[in-house]
Amino acid sequence: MAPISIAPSARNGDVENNPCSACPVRDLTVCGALEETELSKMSEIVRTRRVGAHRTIFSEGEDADSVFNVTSGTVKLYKLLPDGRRQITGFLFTGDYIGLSMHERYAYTAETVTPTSLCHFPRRQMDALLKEFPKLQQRLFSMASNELEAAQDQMLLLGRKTAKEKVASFLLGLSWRLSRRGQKENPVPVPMSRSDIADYLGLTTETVSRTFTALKSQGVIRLLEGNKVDLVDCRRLEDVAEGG
Amino acid sequence: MAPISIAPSARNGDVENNPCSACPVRDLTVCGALEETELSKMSEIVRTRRVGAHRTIFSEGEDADSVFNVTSGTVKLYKLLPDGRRQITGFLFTGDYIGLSMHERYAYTAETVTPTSLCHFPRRQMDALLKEFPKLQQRLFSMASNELEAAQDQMLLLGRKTAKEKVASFLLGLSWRLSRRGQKENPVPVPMSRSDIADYLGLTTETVSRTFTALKSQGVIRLLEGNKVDLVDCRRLEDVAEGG
DNA sequence: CGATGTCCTTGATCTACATCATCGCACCGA
DNA sequence: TCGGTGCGATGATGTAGATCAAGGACATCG
Repeated sequence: MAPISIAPSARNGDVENNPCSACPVRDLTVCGALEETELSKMSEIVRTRRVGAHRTIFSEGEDADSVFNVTSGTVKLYKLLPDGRRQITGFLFTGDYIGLSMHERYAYTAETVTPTSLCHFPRRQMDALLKEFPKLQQRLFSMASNELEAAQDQMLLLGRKTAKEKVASFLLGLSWRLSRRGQKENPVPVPMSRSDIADYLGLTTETVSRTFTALKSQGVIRLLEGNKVDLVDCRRLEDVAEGG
Repeated sequence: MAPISIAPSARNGDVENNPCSACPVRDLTVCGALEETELSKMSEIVRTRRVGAHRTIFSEGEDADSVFNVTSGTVKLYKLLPDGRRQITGFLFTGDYIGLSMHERYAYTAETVTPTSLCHFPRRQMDALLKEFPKLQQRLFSMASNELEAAQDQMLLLGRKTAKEKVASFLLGLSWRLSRRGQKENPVPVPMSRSDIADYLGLTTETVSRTFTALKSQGVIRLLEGNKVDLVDCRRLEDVAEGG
C-alpha cells in the first residue's frame, strides 16, 4: 500500500503512518499487548478524534459498529429508565476501552465528561485483528475480567452501602485508578458533577453534597481548588468505606 | 496414556474416558465451543462433583486454582462487608461457568442453593486449553461479555429501581434465563430463599415478602406449589419492571 | 454590568423501606 | 406425638435518604 519511504523522511513517514508507535499511553491500553511491528496494523484502522465536554459518543440501542480507546479525558457510561432515572455504570479514563461488552447494539450511552481524545476503531476490523493476534484477544479478556470484578464491587456498593460508605469508596476508587495509571494518587481530581456522582452511587445530588461536607467537617477530606479532593486521612477513609 | 480399547468394550470405554462427549448440557456451556474430538482434552482434566444444598464451593479471598461448570442445580455468588452485610452478585444455573473473572484470588464466595452437579477444572490446565483452542477463549470472552451486560442491568436495578420494580425484574430475569436454556419459561421455579432474593436485590426479606404479596393481590403473579411463581400477566410485569 | 443560567450547598419536610416484633406453618428428629 | 427450628408473612414503628425549597458562587452574554 504505502510506498516504502527512505532516508531522512523515513522516520517521520513512519510516525505519520503509524501514530500508534509514538502513543504515550500505549502500555495502559489494549494496544500494549502488541509488538512495535504489529502496531502498524492498528494504525491502519485507527482514526483519532478529539471531542469537547458533554458530547455523546454513542447512544444506548444504536448499532455497535465502533469501539474506542480513551487516550485522554474522562467519559461516563450510563443507562436510562423510561421515566428518565439514570444509572451511571462507569467512568472511563486514559487507557480505558469502550465496547468490551460486544453485542449488536450498545447497551449503554457513552458521553464525555471533559474534553476527550479517542482512538476510534471500526468494530469489524478490530474483530479481524483479534483473530490475527491472540495476544490482543487475551488482553481484552483480561480487561473484561477486571471490569467484571469492578462491577461486582459496585453491586455491593449500590445494594448494601450507606451514603457515607458510597462516597468514601468512590473517592478511594478514583485514587486507586490514578495510581494504577502511574499518576499521583492524592489529591484526586474529580472532574464529574455532583449529579454524575449521584447517578453513579445511586444517590441524589443533595445527599452527595451533604456527604462531602460531612466528610470534610470530620477532617477526612479537604475540597481544593479546581475540583480536586485531598484525601487527608486515607486510612480512616478506607475504614469509612467498609463500614468500619 | 489409556490403552486403546477394542471391540465391544470400545464404546463404553470411550464414554468412560470421555464423559464430556455424552454431556447433555454441553451446548449450553463453554464446552459447546469444541468439536467432539477436541472434547477428550477436557475430559482428561475434568472431575465431576455432586454437592448438596447450602454448601460452600469456595470462599472469597481463597487461591483461585479451580474453575467450574454448573451442569445442574443452582449456585449463588456473594460478597460480604466486614459487619456481615451481604450482596449476592449473581445466581448460576445449568450451563453457567464459575471463575470468569480470573485473578489470583476468588473475588466472591460461591455457595450452592440446591443440590448441584459441577464440572471441576484445575485452572492451570484450563488456561493451557484456552491457549490451545482459541475457540474456547472466544467463547469465554463472549460469556464474559454477557455477564458484563447483566452486571450493568443489575447496577441500574440496584441504584435506581423501587422494590416493586426490582422484584418484577428479578422474576422476569429468571424466566428469561429459563427460555435461553430452552426450558419452559412459565411458571418460574424460584429455588432461592426470600433472604437470598433480598440480598440479590438490595432489600430485606420483609420487603421482598411484602412485594410478592402486593404483586399477587394485584393479580400479576400467583404463588404455586413447590416454590414456583406463575407470571400471570407477563406484559404488565414488564411494565412494572421498567417503572411504567 | 445587570440579567440569566448552572451548579453547589443547606434547610425543612416527607416517605419508601428498614427495623423490630409476632405468629403460623412445614419439617424433623426423638 | 410432641417440642424444636427455620422460613415466610404481616403489623407497628423508626430512619436514612429523597424531595421540596431557597440562597449563594460563578460564568456567560446581551
